[in-house]
Amino acid sequence: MNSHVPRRATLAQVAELAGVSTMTASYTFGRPERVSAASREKVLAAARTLGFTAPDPAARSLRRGRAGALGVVLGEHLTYAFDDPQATAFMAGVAEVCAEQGQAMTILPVADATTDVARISAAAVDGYVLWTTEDGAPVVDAAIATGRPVVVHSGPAAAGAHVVGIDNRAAARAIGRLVFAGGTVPAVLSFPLTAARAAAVVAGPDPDDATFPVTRERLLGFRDAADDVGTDWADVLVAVCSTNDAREARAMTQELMSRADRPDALATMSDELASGAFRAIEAAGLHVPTDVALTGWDDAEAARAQGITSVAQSMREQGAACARYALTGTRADFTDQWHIVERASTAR
Amino acid sequence: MNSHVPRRATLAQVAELAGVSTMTASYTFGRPERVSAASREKVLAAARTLGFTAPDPAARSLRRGRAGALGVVLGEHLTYAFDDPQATAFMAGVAEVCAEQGQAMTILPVADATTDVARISAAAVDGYVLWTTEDGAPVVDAAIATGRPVVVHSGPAAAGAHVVGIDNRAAARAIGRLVFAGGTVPAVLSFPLTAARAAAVVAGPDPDDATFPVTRERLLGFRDAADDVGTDWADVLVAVCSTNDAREARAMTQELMSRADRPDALATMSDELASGAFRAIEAAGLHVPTDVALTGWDDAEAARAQGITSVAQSMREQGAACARYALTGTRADFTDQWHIVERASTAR
DNA sequence: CTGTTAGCGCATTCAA
DNA sequence: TTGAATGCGCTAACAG
Repeated sequence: MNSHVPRRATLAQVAELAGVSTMTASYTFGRPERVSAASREKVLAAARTLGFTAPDPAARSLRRGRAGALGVVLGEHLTYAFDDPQATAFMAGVAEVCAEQGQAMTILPVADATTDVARISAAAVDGYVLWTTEDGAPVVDAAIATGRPVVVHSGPAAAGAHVVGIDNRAAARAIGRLVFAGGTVPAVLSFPLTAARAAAVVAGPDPDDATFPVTRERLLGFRDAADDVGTDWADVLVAVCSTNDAREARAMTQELMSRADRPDALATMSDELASGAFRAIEAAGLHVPTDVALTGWDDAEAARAQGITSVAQSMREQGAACARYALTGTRADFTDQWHIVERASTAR
Repeated sequence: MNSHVPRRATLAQVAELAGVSTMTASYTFGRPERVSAASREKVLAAARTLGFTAPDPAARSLRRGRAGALGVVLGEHLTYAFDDPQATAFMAGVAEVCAEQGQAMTILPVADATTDVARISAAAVDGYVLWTTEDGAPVVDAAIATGRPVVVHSGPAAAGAHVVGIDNRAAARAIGRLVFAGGTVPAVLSFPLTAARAAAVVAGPDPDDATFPVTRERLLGFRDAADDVGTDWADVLVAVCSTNDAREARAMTQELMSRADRPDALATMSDELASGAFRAIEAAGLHVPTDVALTGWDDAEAARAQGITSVAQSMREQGAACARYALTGTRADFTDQWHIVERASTAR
């Protein structure tokens, strides 16, 4: 059976046509400085006539024992990964370091729980960077089990994996204090607690019910902040959104604003959520910050444009750090790499 | 020299421990249904004790002749790729199909022109999808030269590559007509013409000076539209932005609005650009659409929020179609897959 | 600077 | 259902 795809030429064929040994041909592509100009020309000419562009990557990987690629595991459905500006900033940082190190970047989308583990294990990569994972996600263990370096962004902590991220609890406590001081009825607009992504408004939820480490840590920090300002966490309304989406945030905030016990200080977990909240507050005929104090998170363009106080951190740098660690073992500590940018939304 | 990284177990070692042949172990992972339950159990138990998670991907690729991955070439610096919502929507579509087909998605960032071609050629992928490429970009030829399937999004056309995208010229003509009819002094806010990304305001540039196919086609369409409304293209101001960025668009538009021959009908190449233009127009004390008619492109959230007329197309679907073509050969025609969404920004 | 040898780990082919 | 033999294409290690 003749395949219509022409079989690619091999290095051995190129060498034969060039009248040199296979190794000379190999060196021509892999370590050109070790080959005389004359041989190199002969080899390249032969390669050109045979349509040989580069040594077969699979054979090269097998022989060298390295894949030449870093795997990025998007721990959840793609919609949430590519739609989220923070996630894309993170990936841009990873990509930057990969390019700089001459490595490819392999996206390993998590799709079907029954096959994800196998796909992670079988990936042709030299290390893994994991984004947005739930506690106990099987993909984390699958990555660790391969024996290759694993970096997890913002938890969960796991033996055998390096964690990169800021101290979300401390940052949440700091910004929570700031916003809660601007009112008397604090509330929180939250990311989903679990991968089930249930949306709801609840009073004083147990932060430990959140299986997303980022959500949990920030809830813990907001609870700390409530304590700091003398409010009982049990009285604090937490509106949980199913996604990091301004529209949903707007709807949830609308609900909060129409309650008898209307909050007047709203801490949110992202600038997208804050942006939606801002619009809902104005739409309700209320004003930020006089009627409702408001904060976001990430110091994104939306926060700047709308004058929303936010937590600044660089996802791009964190992505780069994750990649650098996985590829070269270089450590970087981001624990304290955040600060609060105060804007009009929390002005007294 | 002992590496601290433990050598991974091989299939042969697993087989030996399980007391079966290597092939039985191989089948257990590759085609489990062909192995008796008893053997399978023995093999899996042995694998577990040896920490063997999956057959070596490089060896498997070499033997099978397939990499199991699709390459996505981001034709330009990463900043522009991951910062652009359209690009990320496109990648989400590619990723979706890769996940569905059980393939990995390898991002091949273009970084250093001297090594890009080699990286493209040497990538362990079964096909290529190219995004945002300039005419004559060497990476296109490099991808084609590998003999693997190549799909280019929105041009440039090249022998051996399949092109996916809408008819940008026709769409530009249609929306250009609409916006230009809303005034008497038309102007255009454009993407960069070439990879040099020079920013400038020029009157009636030759569309063929643009080496980015998307830019060129849209300029051609806007020129058609100018003809349609009886305006000499040579009199049409084109403000060229260096990136697809609202801030830069705002500054460029501010410049346009302060001219004696102030435009009153502005066609832009994206909703980001339109969004920046909108703010500049309002900041100049003018009003959309009464003082200046305005259009965007892509029907993104920004256009919806600000009521900007736009060209709707699905980048996600186009990304999915590109991946599907490269992976399975399935064709899809997007030529006419666009429509105009009219909003207040072009209301008479 | 160039060549020889050897084998990376696996799955196809064929036989039992 | 299982197994033996073979070689995918390449490059490390070592001569010469």
